[in-house]
Amino acid sequence: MLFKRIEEHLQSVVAELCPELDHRQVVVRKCPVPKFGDYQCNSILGLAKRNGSNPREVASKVVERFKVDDALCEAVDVAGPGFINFRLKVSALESVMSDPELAAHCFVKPVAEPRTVVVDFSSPNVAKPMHVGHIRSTNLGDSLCRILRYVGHSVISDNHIGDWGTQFGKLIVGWKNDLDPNALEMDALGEMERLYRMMNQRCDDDPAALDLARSELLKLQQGDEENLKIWHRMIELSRKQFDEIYSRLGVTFDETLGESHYNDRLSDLASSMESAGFAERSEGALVVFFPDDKELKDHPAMIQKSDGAANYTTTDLATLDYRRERWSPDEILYVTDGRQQLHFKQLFRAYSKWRPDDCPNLEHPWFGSIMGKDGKPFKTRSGEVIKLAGLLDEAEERARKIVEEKNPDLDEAQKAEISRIVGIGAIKYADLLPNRQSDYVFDWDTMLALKGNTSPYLQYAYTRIQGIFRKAGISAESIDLSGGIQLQTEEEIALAKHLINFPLILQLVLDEYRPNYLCTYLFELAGFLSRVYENCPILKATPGVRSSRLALVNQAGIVIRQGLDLLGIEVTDVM
RNA sequence: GCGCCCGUAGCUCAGUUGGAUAGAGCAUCUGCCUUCUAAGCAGAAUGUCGCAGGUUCAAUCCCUGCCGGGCGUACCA
Repeated sequence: MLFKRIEEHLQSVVAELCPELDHRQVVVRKCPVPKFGDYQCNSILGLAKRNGSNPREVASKVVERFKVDDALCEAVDVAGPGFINFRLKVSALESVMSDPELAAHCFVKPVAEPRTVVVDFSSPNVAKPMHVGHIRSTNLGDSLCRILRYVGHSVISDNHIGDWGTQFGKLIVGWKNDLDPNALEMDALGEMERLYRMMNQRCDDDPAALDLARSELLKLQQGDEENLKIWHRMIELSRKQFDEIYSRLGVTFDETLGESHYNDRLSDLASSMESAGFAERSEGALVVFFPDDKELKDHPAMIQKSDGAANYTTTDLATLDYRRERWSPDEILYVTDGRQQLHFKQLFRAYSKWRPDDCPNLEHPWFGSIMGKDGKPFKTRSGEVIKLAGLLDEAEERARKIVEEKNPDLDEAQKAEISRIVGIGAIKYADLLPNRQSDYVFDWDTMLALKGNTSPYLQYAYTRIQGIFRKAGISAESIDLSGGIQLQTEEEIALAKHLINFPLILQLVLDEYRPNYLCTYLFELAGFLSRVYENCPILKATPGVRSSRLALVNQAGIVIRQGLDLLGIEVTDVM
């Protein structure tokens, strides 16, 4: 990557000329305004300042030396109080663009130090349909897995299913007395949800019903055969429906283990933490205090309830320890709602007390809520949660209408396939585009719009490229770089410069676990591509120019396809 | 009460160790299809970055206070 080579060269010059400055802090970044250059460095400003020297003088000295053996930059100059601006040589750009190996991997080189990363996301609950609340975790987690893998890390995607807890007492009573086998056949999760609601209501009204539910729960926990059988059946049916959703979303997991998988670790865990001396009895419960932490000093982590039962934190600690034993990960990511921030802070702190010597890096990339147009949490008109399956259906139906309108001549199978790709892509892109920490408003019209920063726009940009190949009667795969890419116009140069920045953006995404940077990058890419498309004829160009431009737009197509793939979004050749 | 997050164009939002004239999309207005899919492109217009101080050569970004909103806050997950 050119920017990395510039940065390394610059660092070596600083190390040589100004040993008093820490050259590792010298970083090169993309220029915010193209008119100043392609890349810039403003680290000299702060470093020199802190050191008591004149930033402009230091920068000038560094630039003089930098230029001596630099092959990459057209111009390097000092601007303002000590910015250093770099403008790439077109020849350097062409040589990167024409390198088949670099191009094939979108200019991304595998990371020097691969990490093992466990990503915990999605986490639906048994006997409850997946709903809108699961899409952000699923999309964000899946995208992070894809990006981590693409840059060379070893990733374990792990779906931690909610398959244990007090709700199963009520569910088992409902299952035994009021199960509708036909409904179970048609829509298992819907039927289980109905049973749960019915029992919930009944238990609110009738203490005897609640007692019954409790006793069935106790039987389940003690290993009662019939209850276990029902419970297993509920899990099986639930997972079948989860798998249908994941298949539609194109999301896969390396491991799917329910909370119950960790049951036999829970009691040892509590006693181990208690005997180690940092968990103590308080109001009957076993808790870990964090007196030295401003945020947690009034919020101890509870690892055992006063009745001796485990809670969320207990299972999460057990799960964490299991993951450490099984995979020895360098890092574990928990992709959940922002409302669980306190819980994860407690969990992370408690675990690092328990396993101080081999605690992985624990991160909580949290996200905000999805709102309705009224600014309140996204619900149906009657106030019900919106089920994910229905949401995906509606996306495909809406996309279908647009396809019918724009391209009525396609055959039935094509229309169905395009509607699926466009509809699902629209939901995912709209979900990943905002900063993950923001709440966002769910709006069909915005996400499926044919213009603006949407996935249909990006998918369309891709089909335009494929259209050129169709018209030329050649396949994109047959394009090779043996003739090299020559960049003649401003538009082509701008596109190429943007393309080689792809790895830089992936790094940015991984630094903060924020795929929205990738969305913005792809939208900009589509803009640069459109400008080439408008201003640089390809098929009508002379043979040399034509093959160079074909290779250029093909590369743009590859990066769009790869970039969307990293967001979990598919492309199609025709729209 | 305490803690976390947010307040940026009419609307929805972005904004990379603090950095150059704060950016997109939508909506509005003006052009461009006998020319590789106009699901496109070019251009115009739009701001006390919640308010008030402070630190700095430089603050939307860091610190303090205030106003407004969301969320969390020991036996739910």
